[in-house]
Amino acid sequence: MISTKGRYALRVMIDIAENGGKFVPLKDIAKRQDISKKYLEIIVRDLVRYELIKGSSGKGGGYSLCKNVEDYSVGEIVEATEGPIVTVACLSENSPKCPRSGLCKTLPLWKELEKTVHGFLFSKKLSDLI
Amino acid sequence: MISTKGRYALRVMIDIAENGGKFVPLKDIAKRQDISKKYLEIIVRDLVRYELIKGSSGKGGGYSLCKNVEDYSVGEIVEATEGPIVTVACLSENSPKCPRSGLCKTLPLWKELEKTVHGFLFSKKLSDLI
DNA sequence: TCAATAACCTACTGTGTCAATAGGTAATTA
DNA sequence: TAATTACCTATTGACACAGTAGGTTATTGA
Repeated sequence: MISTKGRYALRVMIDIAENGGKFVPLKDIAKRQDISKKYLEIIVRDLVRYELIKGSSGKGGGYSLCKNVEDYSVGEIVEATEGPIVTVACLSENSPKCPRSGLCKTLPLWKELEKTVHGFLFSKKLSDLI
Repeated sequence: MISTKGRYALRVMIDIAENGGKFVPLKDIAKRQDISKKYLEIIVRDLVRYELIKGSSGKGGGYSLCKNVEDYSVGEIVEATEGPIVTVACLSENSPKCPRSGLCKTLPLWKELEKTVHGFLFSKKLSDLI
């Protein structure tokens, strides 16, 4: 399940993309998207950390993209804010390795599901949404 | 994200399918699958409610399947225990309808993701896992 | 130069779900 | 009739989600 963080992050990226090559202030994004500016700060911080956008302080500042819109996948935007997209806990990196993984009859199914979801989200580009 | 309920439910169904046409006691399933019997009771109750399995009390009792293994989809087993599989909250039935749904640029994407996941889970059959 | 603007930072909190556990009652059969 | 098994209600600790609160630092236009 994709949470608000990932969904809002995507809307922020679209908003920045659609509002010119200049720096876009978070205040404006928050107003247009009707999302609390305070909450967006958390999301935007993650996007900066992963170098998907860059910020500029002071008057005339704001956020702008680092790449062309066709070079962002939906998957990387979501993962920047939510962490790795995982469909079942036993396939998560930081979960203790399941002792039954060798004989588990359901594991291949979950791996295939994960592959399907990843394939979908990483093939979709930001440019597909504008 | 598929939780333990859905995953355990699938393992229970496989276990019943693999252990004959007779009633399979939950105690045995719990031991074989190495899952708390108490917790499995909750899961099994949901499977009974949705008529995926039926129970028989008393000595010689247990649970058995209601259909042929090829007639169970993974999706219906998961949904019986976890409720509807939803990838984003705004597509959920019991969430208040989003006022931006008309103009939201991300909604079609999430609908497509949902369709992809559903397509995968409902096309996979219990018989594919045995 | 200074005041306005905007990003950036740390901490906190209520709500809800997940993953179980606990302690029973009812039904069926050897 | 005693053992076995399903069936039922309630509770709980841990954790993540979604958001709030209150600041500090950096930059720029007047």
